[in-house]
Amino acid sequence: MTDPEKLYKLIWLSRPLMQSAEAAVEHGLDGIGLTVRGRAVLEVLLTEDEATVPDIAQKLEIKRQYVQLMVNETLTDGLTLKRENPRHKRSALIALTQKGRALIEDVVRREMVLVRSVGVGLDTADIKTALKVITTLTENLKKAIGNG
Amino acid sequence: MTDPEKLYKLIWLSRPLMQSAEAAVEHGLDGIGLTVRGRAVLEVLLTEDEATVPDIAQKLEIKRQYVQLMVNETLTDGLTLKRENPRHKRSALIALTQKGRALIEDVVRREMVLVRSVGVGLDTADIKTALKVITTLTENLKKAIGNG
DNA sequence: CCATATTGACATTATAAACGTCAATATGAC
DNA sequence: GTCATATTGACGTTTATAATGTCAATATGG
Repeated sequence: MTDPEKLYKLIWLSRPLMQSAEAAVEHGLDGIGLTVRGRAVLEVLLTEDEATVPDIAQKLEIKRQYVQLMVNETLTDGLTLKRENPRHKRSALIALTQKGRALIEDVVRREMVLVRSVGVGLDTADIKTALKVITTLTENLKKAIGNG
Repeated sequence: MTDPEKLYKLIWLSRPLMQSAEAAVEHGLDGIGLTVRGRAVLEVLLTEDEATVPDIAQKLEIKRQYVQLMVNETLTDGLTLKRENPRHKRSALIALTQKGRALIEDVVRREMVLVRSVGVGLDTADIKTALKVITTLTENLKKAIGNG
C-alpha cells in the first residue's frame, strides 16, 4: 500500500526542485553567451546528433513553432548548422557545429560538477529508487490525464 | 558514493513530473470555477488558517505584488475574506470563507483520489526514500546557488 | 514625533509557451 | 505524373506566470 499523503508531498516537491535546478542552470550559463532555450536545443542535439525541428519539439514536448525560434537562435549564433535531410527536402536536419558542441559539452561538464557536489551524502541505491518512483509517477500521471 | 549520471537524470525528471502534476490539477479544476492561482492561495490558507499577502508570497516563493492579484481574485469570488490583523492595521489577514474552504477541500479530496490511483504499484518505503532524496537535493541545490 | 519600513495598488516588462494561419513544398496514393 | 493531403517554416497574436518599478498611504519602533 502507498501513503497518499507522502506521495502528494513528493509530487509537489517537483516544482521547487525544478526551479532550483533551472536557477542553477541559468547561473551556470551566466556570461557564456548561451540562453536557456539555446541550451535546451544543444542538449538534445548532443544525444541525438542530428534532428529536425519537429523532432526536437517532440523530444522537448513543446510546440514546433516555438522550437523553431529556439533553433533559429542557435543557427544565428553559429552553434548549429543545417544538413540536408534525405527524408524531407524542406525540413533540414539540425546538428551541432564544432563551436556548439564544445560549448554544450563544457556547459554539461560544469553542471555535472555541481550535481556531484549536491549529491554528497546521498546513497546510490536511494537515488536509483527515487529515479524509479519519479519515473513511474510521471508516467502514471500522464496516463491518468490522457484517459480521464 | 553517488552516481552523478543518475542524479542528473533525476533532477531533470522534475520538469516532466511537475508538468504532468500541474496538468492534472488544471484538469481537476475544469468547470469548478477556480483558477490555478486561486487554488494556490486557497491551499496555503488551508494549512495556515490565516495569513497576510506577504506571508502567502513567502510560502509560495513568489513576489507579494503578484500574490496580491491572486488574493484579490479570491476575495472577489467570495472564496476568502479579510480579517483584522492585530499585528498590522493595513495588512489584513486573509482567511477562507465557508465557500472557499468547501471548494478547496473538495479539490484536494479529488486530487488525493488521483494521487492514490497513480501511486498503485509504488512501495511506501520507496516513496519515503524518494521524498528524502528529493528534499535533500532541492535544499543542496538552493544552497549551491546561494553561495557560489 | 519622526525616520524608516511595510503594504496595497497599479503599470510595465519578461519569459515560456500555446495557438492560428499562410504559403511553400513534400509525400504518397493512384 | 498528377493530385489530394500532410508537413514545415515563418510570422503574428495571445495567454499564463511572474518579476520589477514605483507611488502614496500608513504603520511601526526608536
